[in-house]
Amino acid sequence: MKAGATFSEKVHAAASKIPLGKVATYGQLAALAGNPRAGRAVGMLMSKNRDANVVPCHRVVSSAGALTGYSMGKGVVTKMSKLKKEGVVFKGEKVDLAASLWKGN
DNA sequence: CGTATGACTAGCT
DNA sequence: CAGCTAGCCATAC
Repeated sequence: MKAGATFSEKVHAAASKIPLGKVATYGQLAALAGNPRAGRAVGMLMSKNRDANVVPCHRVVSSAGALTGYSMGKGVVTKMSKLKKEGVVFKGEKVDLAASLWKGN
């Protein structure tokens, strides 16, 4: 990890680390970035879409596995579609964290 | 530099 | 079980 890397840099690195067919929560990424309480900041970075084509931000969901936000396509619809396509297990409108939560790190 | 905002989370009612 | 409030954080304006 690069010292002096800004929060967004760390978040991008962690998000890029998420394997296919798996998802991570905002809080988890925030924790990997060094701040377990910065879940809001993580989501904000994604909303700004600075990494839309650099990081698989669609693999990031809320702590409950619910698909939140997504500033591209049809929003959560497109997000869910991509995740399903990648092999993520869905439970209704939410992700089955018990089966698809990334335990990386 | 100070204020406002948002794709969060946990706790309480 | 569902809805609302309060707390925390980094970025944008």
